[in-house]
Amino acid sequence: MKMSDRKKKILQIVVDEYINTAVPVSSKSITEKHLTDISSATVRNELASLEELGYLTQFHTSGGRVPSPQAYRFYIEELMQKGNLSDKDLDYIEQAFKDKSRDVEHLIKNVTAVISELTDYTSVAVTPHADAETIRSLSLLPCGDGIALLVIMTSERILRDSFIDMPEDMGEDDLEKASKMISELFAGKALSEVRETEEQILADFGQYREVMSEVIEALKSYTRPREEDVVLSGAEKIFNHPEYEDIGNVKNFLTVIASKDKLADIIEGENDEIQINVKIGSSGDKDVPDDCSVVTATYSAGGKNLGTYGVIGPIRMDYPKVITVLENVGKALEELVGGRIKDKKDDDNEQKRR
Amino acid sequence: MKMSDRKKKILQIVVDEYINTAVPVSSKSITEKHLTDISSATVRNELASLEELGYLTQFHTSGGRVPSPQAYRFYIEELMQKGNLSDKDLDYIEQAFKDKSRDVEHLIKNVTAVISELTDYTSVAVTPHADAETIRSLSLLPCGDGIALLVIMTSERILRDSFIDMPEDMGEDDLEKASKMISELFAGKALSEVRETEEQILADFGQYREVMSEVIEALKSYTRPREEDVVLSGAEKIFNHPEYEDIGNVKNFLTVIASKDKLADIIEGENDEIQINVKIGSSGDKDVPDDCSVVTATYSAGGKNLGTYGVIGPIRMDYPKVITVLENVGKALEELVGGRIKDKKDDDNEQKRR
DNA sequence: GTTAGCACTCTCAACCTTTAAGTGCTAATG
DNA sequence: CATTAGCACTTAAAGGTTGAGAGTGCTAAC
Repeated sequence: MKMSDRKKKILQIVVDEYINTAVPVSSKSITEKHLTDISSATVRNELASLEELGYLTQFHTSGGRVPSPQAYRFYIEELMQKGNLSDKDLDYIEQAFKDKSRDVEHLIKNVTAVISELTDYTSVAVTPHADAETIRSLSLLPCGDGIALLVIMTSERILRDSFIDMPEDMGEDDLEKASKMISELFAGKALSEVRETEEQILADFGQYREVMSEVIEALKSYTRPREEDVVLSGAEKIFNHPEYEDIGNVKNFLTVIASKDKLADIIEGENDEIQINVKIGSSGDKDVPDDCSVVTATYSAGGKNLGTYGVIGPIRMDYPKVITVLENVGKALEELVGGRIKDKKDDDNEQKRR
Repeated sequence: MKMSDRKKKILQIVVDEYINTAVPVSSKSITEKHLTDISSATVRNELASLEELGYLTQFHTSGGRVPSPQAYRFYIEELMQKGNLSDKDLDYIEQAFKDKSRDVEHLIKNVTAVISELTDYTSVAVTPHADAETIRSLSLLPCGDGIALLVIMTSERILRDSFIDMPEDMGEDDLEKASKMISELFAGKALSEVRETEEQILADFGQYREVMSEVIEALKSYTRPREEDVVLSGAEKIFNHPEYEDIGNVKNFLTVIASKDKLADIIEGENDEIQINVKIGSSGDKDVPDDCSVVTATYSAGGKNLGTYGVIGPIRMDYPKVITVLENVGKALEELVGGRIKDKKDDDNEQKRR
């Protein structure tokens, strides 16, 4: 059986309608609101046929129809009409990103907050872990009590501190010396290489073996997503959607949300090539709950990968809205980061002119 | 009316029973399980009297009795019998704290995870913010792109990095110079003093005014609890308690939990003097939801304030268990931190002997 | 002061009934 | 031959009824 234009039109109406109302769509409502020129019986025939094709299901015979995951996928690919954001929403994005660029963590938190607010879904982000970055330098800063702070500078950014236990006989001078040695040793290496050269380094470095081992552990910990790389906003938004009036669903959802590890797995995907990625239901046999959809976008701006941001929510998700928001946030990010870099360059020029 | 010993005994039974079963307690069940030597009618009289005193309430005439917040308070003060943790639980604590002491953040996360696991309630912690600590030194580490990392060492610990925008004409040498100047300027000051001397410092420091202003902003941000100072574990545990079979309650709870600011307010209390603090219902007209209790303990070990840890859950909370767990975790923490310091000293001695 | 006994109240679950919504099918129509 | 009107059929949801069970409050007796 082929998909006639009319079938597509009807399918689109059903999905649109269901997304907006959360109520199974009946033939009558379609003819009343949208296709006033044909009769409900005709629509019924089409609906039955769409059901046979796997696009629609019904919970019970007198319950109207509901789109299947397959229908959502088709809808996103071919039927969906992307809207524009209202001026209010655009303003909101602009305001939110103004002056709040203090550091990466705040930016990320801010981005998820904005996404969550505008879409009304729970927003998650995972920042790129440093795996592929190369080490520029390492510093061990003394901080008393036999503890030093390890600061790692990579090609892309500064990685957050880890604390390292020092042997007590190591004075500040020793520390500085060790710091320089370590830095030289690792400079230019990718973080992902650390694991492989571990044995050799430890062997070569008998003197500071203990410290070295701790440094290596710390470096290794950056090659997988860490808890602080996963950010969540608007967990409470799920209560705004009727599918989560059932306590069981909420529990399910929250249990997933509560584990940052799982979240990282869900959000980090095969998003290397495509800009926006939609996972519907248990499509990608991941840890995504059966009754959830995940829409993510991977952003990069000014040559930097800024991470993957997205939304997790019920399958009956407002895909047009979500995708539009993600796109616009992406643009705003690009402007922010790109713009900043451009500003800097302008400054340079100006200073040179003086 | 006075509280006879029998009344106290009966009240204790009611609270114990209700904590364990979540079912309103009837006179019959009391005489059957606990006070087999008196009749249910006698107990009924006592129950009626306890109700008059404000310790018990009933939802409807034939529904058995339920303790009031006042009853819980009295129970905790006078009636509760603290148990001991099982060997299994003690083992669990010991194992959990082994080798996981990498840094403060991990420790805190770990502590809340343990508390949540053992009590079966949601656990929260807030680390002391640096308000009262004095600054030991400040360092600005260059990290390219006109950005520097601010590392603050206080009397107690190292504060996490903030990124600071640098004027582009500032080379690494300038940065180092500025870093030293700033460090000298602030050394010995309490973080809480920064706010007051702000004007003067900015005036004195015309040359690096912009940078200085950013440094001051960063320092100021540590005088109030920051998001990363609030840690949460086991949010999903609430589903294990029957009061949260109602979606409305869950929503309420989660909305509070979702806001780290609110959480900080709730957890940070007037815990300066007392070790363990119990807030029941809307007792302390804080943001604590009416139907919640919060039990917190403030820990310090080895002279360091390690923060406030606790549990948030339904009013019908297993207070004996929770309090016992908090106490034992406190001991374990003390051993861990105290022990570490002691180890260090032993090391010193040994090294001197050599 | 304590207790047995009983009437009273209230919830809860099971069951039934009604209503409204929506479909599937059939036969008629252009 | 696609479309449609018409109607029987199915089902969920809402409301009402009933009976069982649990627990109390009260009274009178001990």
